[in-house]
Amino acid sequence: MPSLYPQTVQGYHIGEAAKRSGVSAANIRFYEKEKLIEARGMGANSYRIYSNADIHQLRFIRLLRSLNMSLDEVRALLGLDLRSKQDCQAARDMLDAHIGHVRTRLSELRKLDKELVALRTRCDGTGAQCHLIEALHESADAVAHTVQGTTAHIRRGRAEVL
Amino acid sequence: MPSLYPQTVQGYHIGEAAKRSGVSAANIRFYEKEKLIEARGMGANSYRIYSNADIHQLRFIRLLRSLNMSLDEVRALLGLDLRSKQDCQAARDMLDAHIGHVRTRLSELRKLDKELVALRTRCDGTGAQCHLIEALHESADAVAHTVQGTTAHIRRGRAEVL
DNA sequence: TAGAAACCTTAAACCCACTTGAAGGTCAAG
DNA sequence: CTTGACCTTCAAGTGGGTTTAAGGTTTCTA
Repeated sequence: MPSLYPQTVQGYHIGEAAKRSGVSAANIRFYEKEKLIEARGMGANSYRIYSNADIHQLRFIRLLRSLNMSLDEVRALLGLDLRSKQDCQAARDMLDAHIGHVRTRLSELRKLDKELVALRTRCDGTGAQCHLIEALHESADAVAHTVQGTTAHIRRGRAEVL
Repeated sequence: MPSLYPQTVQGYHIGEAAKRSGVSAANIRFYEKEKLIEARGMGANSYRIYSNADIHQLRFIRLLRSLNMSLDEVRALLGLDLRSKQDCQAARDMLDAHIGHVRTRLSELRKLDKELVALRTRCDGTGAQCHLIEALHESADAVAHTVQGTTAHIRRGRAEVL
């Protein structure tokens, strides 16, 4: 039998915490470095120990991340007190802002889908010749005349990207 | 007068190429490192020189990126010959796959929007007390019982993310 | 002709939210 | 006493760039 198990006073080692929270062990260590979670490290060996409250906090973080919130947003929400009226307002504001981001990205993607479909009809396989690549090159030149400057809207992988 | 200008035989320096293509100079160098574009570097100084064809290629890349294609997809499309029937089929397949990615991401985001809105109604400011943060914590526990394992669907910033 | 402004060069660090790998420590079972 | 399943730290890699540092070249102007 494992020494640290479910209802023990002690708590859980990182592997068990990972299973229970759905956050990988490596990721839990990463969150620790990012000050989103703390663990009591026991003296003899330096294994991390997590309580049920810690597991809850990890699940909470995981939920917010699955809602596409950034670690900064998560950090902010973790710091809020649910008994404070001010903090509650702050949480609402964050949620509203976040819904805004999601909707912005949604409309961008809908536009993108239209463009791709339009491109696709240029070559539906019925004609003897395929003009798809040609069409792409034409579009490149057409766009070049109307668009100028920034490529910022193209970016992925940043905090505001969904 | 600048020595390298529009209709010169020589071509354009990187700054002019950046203006004409809409791809920043730093980004052009990055694409060169990624083997998406080449430049003739002249002997005396080692300034890069770009032809009109190069500008076109940069605009083409920019178009594909604005369609949310990864650099790997761009690389593949750049290698295609528009006179080849096989290559044309390949281009169509890529486009279809890409439309699939976009639609997957769209439905994910639509689901996300619903969840966020549901959460938001828990605290619309009419009641005397705010239960939003509370609701978030409840959700964390509720989700924990039904979900197990992977967090892969959460990820952002990778190639398949839109 | 000198010097400042406006270009260009390379190399390396930074962004986000992780994941992966190397190299080694700890622990219980057979 | 070894096996293997855990745990530890630290470092580097991912994508698609942007930013910064430190310097070279060229053109404009006084």
